[in-house]
Amino acid sequence: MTPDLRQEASREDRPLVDLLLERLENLILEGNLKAGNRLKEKSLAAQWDVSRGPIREACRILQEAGLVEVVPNRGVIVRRVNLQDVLHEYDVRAALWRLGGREAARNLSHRQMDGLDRLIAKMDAAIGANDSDAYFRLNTQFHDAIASATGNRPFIVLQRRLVLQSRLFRRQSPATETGFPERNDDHRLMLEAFRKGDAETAGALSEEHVLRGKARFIASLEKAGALPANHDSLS
Amino acid sequence: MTPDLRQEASREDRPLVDLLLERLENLILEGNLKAGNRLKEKSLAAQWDVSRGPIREACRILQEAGLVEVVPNRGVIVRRVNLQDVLHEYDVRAALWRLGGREAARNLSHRQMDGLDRLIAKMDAAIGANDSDAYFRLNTQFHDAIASATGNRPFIVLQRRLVLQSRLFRRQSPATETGFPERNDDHRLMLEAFRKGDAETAGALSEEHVLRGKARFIASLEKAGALPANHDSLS
DNA sequence: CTATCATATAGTGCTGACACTTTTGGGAGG
DNA sequence: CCTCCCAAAAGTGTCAGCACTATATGATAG
Repeated sequence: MTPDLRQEASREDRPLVDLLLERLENLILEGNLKAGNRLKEKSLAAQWDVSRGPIREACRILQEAGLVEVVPNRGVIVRRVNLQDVLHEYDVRAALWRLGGREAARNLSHRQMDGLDRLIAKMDAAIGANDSDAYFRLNTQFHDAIASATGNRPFIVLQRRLVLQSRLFRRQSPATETGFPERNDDHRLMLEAFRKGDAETAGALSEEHVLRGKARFIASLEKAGALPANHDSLS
Repeated sequence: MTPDLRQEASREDRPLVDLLLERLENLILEGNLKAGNRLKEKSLAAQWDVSRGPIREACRILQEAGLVEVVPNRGVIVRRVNLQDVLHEYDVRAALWRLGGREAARNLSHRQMDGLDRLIAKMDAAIGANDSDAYFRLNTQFHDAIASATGNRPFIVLQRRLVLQSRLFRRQSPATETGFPERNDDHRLMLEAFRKGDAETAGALSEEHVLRGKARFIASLEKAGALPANHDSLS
């Protein structure tokens, strides 16, 4: 990491908390800090040559964002997620994306839809090249584009937060990502509904898209033998 | 307010940040601090006889919770909400409550449904007595009970946050609360669906319940003449 | 009387220090 | 060898203070 954080802050005229927040998010989402690990204020402060105040503030933001848990007198630990919550979170995302898909269908311009088309093509290419990192980036772009097309800011903000949490979950699960071709087929169907201006169908397809992700996740866990026996009570 | 906050904290063995968070939330949601007002760390610290550190941490939590905005070098102000966001937030709540109603229908015990029945009766009484405060409390209990019956923690957490925001919105709008009898009729229909175990209907009714709230809100704004032609900004 | 600018005041950003709590590490007793 | 206990080390909770930025005040020029 860049050595002098304070210089960077004053150069970009950005509060220290912002930069710290970014770094901490990265540490967590890149997996450098794993579930249950402590974020030790003192050593982080020493490492980055800042005081503990701003670090504590950044941690409070992460706390409310659901990426860490704060235990009084024991400090901040990377949130440990349980399976039930992950599955439930899929349901929440599905419910929200029904709204997202529906509203996007009403607002997407032709130009924007062409952009989505191109993204789908690029995802095909990424699948062909077996480049899951590229697929992942494009997938994020695709969904971000749809989200911002809704024009519904509360939805967009919520969506962003949930994406961060789902990245945290993925880090913690032995599940492997699968079904890329099917996922892109979903995208094609969604785009088709957008083109027709069929808002209800677009919403339904978006919801199903998330729920199929959930199903793949469960299947992947079963394959990895990581699923507790009574999982049917979880859905 | 109670004079010594630090004593209270050590007596209850609770971090100062928690208590400060509560107080600040109250100041904002009770309307003692209005939209755009600054939360001045220094005077709050003096008033409560604590240092600024914990106050800053509490503000970061409020920031991520969407109750305040933090402007670098200018401090923390109570979030000023615009009409568009409020209306969009209704849509988000509606989408989530479709899930909430559906899952609650699958999980509510008969005992819990009887509890809901009693709450509906009490709300009738409150309406008869024209006691809107009591109605509010009961209404909150009703929805909280359904939410927690879903067993979906991510939903419950999200729901709590959205309720806080909606309280903030209400503070800022000239809209008056109306339609209590109709609202309780909605509750009755929802309970009926719960009793039948008809999850899809329960979900649909819950969603509609929120959307009717949105419609009443808009109607109330029109009546107050507070609705800009282009749905511009509220306050 | 208004506009502008210098100056004083108030407020935030960040830091280093101290008190208290938890964890660590090692030694005595079994 | 294991367990228990206690001191040292590490870590968190809170505070007061300094540097810098923004706001308010008031004086001066037009």
